Amino acid sequence: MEQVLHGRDTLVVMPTGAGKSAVYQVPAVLLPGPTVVVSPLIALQRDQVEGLSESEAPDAPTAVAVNSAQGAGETAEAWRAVREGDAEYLLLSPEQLAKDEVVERLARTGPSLFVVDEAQCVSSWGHDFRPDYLRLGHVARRLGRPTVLALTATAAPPVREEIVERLGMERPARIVAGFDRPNLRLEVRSFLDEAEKRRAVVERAAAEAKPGIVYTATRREAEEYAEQLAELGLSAVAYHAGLRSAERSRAHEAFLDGGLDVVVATSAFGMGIDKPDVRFVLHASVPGSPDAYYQEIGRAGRDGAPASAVLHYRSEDLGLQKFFSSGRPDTGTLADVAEAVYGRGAPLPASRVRERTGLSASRLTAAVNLLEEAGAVAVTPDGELVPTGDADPEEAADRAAELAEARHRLERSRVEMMRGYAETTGCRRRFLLGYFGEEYEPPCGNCDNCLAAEEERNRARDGEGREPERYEERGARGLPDRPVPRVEEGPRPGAGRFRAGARVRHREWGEGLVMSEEEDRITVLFDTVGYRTLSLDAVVGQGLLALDEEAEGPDEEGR
DNA sequence: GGCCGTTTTCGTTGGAAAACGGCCTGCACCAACC
Repeated sequence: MEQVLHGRDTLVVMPTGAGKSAVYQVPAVLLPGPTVVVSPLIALQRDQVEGLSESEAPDAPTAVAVNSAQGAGETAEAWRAVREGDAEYLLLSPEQLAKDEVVERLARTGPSLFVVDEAQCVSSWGHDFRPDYLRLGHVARRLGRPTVLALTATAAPPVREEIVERLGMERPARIVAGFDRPNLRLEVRSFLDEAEKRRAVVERAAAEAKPGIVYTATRREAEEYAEQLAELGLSAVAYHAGLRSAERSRAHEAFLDGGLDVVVATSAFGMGIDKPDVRFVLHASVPGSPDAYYQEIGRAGRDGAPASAVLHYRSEDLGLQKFFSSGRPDTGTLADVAEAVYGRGAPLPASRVRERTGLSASRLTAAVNLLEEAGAVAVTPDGELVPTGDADPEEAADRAAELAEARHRLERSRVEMMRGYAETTGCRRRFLLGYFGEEYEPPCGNCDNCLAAEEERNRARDGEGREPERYEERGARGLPDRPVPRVEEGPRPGAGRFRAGARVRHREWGEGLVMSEEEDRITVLFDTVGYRTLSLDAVVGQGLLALDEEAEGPDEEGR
């Protein structure tokens, strides 16, 4: 709040329920001019408008929204309220802000604060799904550069960097709260056979304390699991983007009101769900990144009471996530757009480029974003496209395609990090926290691997008289159902040399940032190839990495 | 990237094996229609 009040751009990473909204609400009242809040879902906008208007204080500021779901009369009234100072907050989607007339209207009201809620969407959706997210930095400039405040609950270091860069934040303050959720019990169960995995998911969902969420990779699976659970007598429904919106809100509300045991959902479910007593989050299939995984399991146990996060893992399931991460504009599309812009030589409205290339609005925006990043195309304040410099359109398209490729490599490496999480024999909490740039000293005492190790030690101490427990029985109790290899020996050579946060250099992969260090391996985020996990023995034995002593990360205020 | 169902291929003129094609998340917005 202090930073924002002083007019400093600020990035806030804090768990849901920690009071993120207050970070803009208090300064909003104290600063002159309205506050723009960019919110990804219309449903969220509704909740926020309601929440902001519920205040008991007599002169508490009110909130309005502008979106496609409300009528023309309501929208006109919202604009009037903002213009005449009756409303302090205006909530809208990035798509609204892609419209010239909306930005112009808003600029005339002289906003003092530009808030991007759920800011991780910039990185997770901006590149392909909702490209207007990448244009928010331009919007802020056109609004006269109000103070920019980005809010998110989950963002790994590269995501934070991307938010700062894409929103055009200047010398931002970074407030990063701790990521650890000690009451979440982390567990992974591995399977070779799909049918066996399905059985295990259903049994586990039935056995766990309710309510809970089961995440699936596809809509069809969501339907099938929901049906199976309902057959067992549980009140379970499916939730995915293929359902009618009335059905979705019914499921959503029933879950919040405590009327459902289980929601079986695709990744569509969850944003804006702030239910304290969710007791489990099961994954029937591996998600596409630790970012997505941590966000999804973070919906369990918000009341602080014990809750479980169980990943049902088959390495084959990673294939589907690789497919999901494979979409990107091809060189041909990029070349078409570049040629359309270069051929004209003068500013060209985006609508004309659409006519010439036959692309949809969002695909064109995605291509323009890449060409702009490649330094080949610029967008004028009026939203027209102009060539920059005198590059060859084909060259420009190649450069843009290379950027898309780099992005794709990063996404791929995130999928591989999920493999790393599922297959690690070390502390899972340390793995996840390391991914988010937080050091953690195991054992955590609340993940399957740490618990198994502890049990092993207890058995050794208690003497040899007892019959060793069979691994199947351990599986039934939620412990790893296969032996956990463990090497008890002194610290490895090189241990402690590559601390999280250190800059390193690899012969082939170039510069990178050490994200985490485990007993026998380190994970590095390379600038060009994304995440890589390296064996510490190989790193030391073959001198794979050089420490870059001078480089330092951005200063962050942690807590 | 992998799965699944269907078609093609080879030539042991039945049926196995290979090849092929379709499938697979996420939202806002807007125009057209009832």
